[in-house]
Amino acid sequence: MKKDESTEQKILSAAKKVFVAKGMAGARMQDIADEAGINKALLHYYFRNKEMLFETIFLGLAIDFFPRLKMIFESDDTLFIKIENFCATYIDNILINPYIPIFVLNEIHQRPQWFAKKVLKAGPPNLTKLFKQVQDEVKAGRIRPIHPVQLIMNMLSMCIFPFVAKPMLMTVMGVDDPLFRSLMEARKTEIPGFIMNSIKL
Amino acid sequence: MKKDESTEQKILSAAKKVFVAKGMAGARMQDIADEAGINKALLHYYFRNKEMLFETIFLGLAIDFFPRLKMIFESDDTLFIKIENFCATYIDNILINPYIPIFVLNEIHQRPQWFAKKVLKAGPPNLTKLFKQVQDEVKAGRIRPIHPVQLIMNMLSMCIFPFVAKPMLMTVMGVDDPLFRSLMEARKTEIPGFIMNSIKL
DNA sequence: GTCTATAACTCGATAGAC
DNA sequence: GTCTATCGAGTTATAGAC
Repeated sequence: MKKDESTEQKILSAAKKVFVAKGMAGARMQDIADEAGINKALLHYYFRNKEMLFETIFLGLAIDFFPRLKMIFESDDTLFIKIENFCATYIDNILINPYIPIFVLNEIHQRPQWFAKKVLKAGPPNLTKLFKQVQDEVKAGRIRPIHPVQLIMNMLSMCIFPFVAKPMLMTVMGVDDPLFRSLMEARKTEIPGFIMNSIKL
Repeated sequence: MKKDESTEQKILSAAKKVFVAKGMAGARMQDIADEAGINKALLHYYFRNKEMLFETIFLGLAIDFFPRLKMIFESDDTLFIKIENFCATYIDNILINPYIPIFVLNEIHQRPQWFAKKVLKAGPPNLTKLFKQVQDEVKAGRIRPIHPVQLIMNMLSMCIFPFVAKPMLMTVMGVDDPLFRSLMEARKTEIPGFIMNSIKL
């Protein structure tokens, strides 16, 4: 009675591709069926409706990352090591599929309450320890005074935003695909350097 | 034979609100009609179809900003003054309507070619001078060596990303609306300071 | 499990009265 | 200019054969 792994997997890959490209509202079940090389009826056989298929894909993308983030942020490493690890890990992972951030953030924007409920159930990374580390470094006089939320926002911004704005940056700044890739590769160390130069005393 | 300004204005306000909240694919003409207090037929009387209404709103939002950016980036101010001006002006303007960035960036993601064509026609801000200024500061030994695109990306990231990710940050970082606002107010000077601390020699 | 056919519904757009 | 009524295309979802 076990479902055909291979068909289910084809559907999941196709759905991921189509949802990430067009978003929940813009995606069509027909697009997903075509991409998977099957018909619409079979989609509904594996996933009762569009909403359930979307939730599977979205939660996979949005929450898959949590364990990695917990590993990094809840570890006993120093603040600087955590910053280095996050930037390198995040950029490396997103370079494989650069449009995930704009998809995820746009869907969260569409249904913030729904997202909050799902996230809490999944056990999101706890940033308390990281914030405390920033405060301790400030108190010890090893870095300049800065609000922990501002510092973490800066790090997240510099890592994630270039992907979110990729098409705009390419148009406005005249950046092409290979250059974008190499700029992002460089940012894996550029960003930690930029941050440390700014805050170290 | 002049159209009723007041009705057209009501439609534009309603369309802006609905499109920014739901995006082109998620917005319904019925939603916009309801929001404007009229019926669908009248929408089509003023704007032949959904696409034309969308273009009016989108280009207004995406391109209205160009003159301000040109003023800032193409002026004769120093690099630091330009950074200060951009951060303060951008954050002040977006705080009024914080979901514009996610809307605009998501629509660009949906139709990058269309956007590129429209943008070129509108005469986007020219960043050549700004990039040259960065290079000159580096050569003069007044700031650390940094690729101009990386520096400008950092600035744009730190200013824009918090708005794009507002619902996610509020959930994951436990930030509420008044705190978000005050953090963003602080960033108007926090970001230029963060950047200068990082690059000045 | 997979398909064809189609029901049920949503939504953009138009016709036509006032 | 504004409305009611409705059409017709496109979409999700289901029925039923194989």
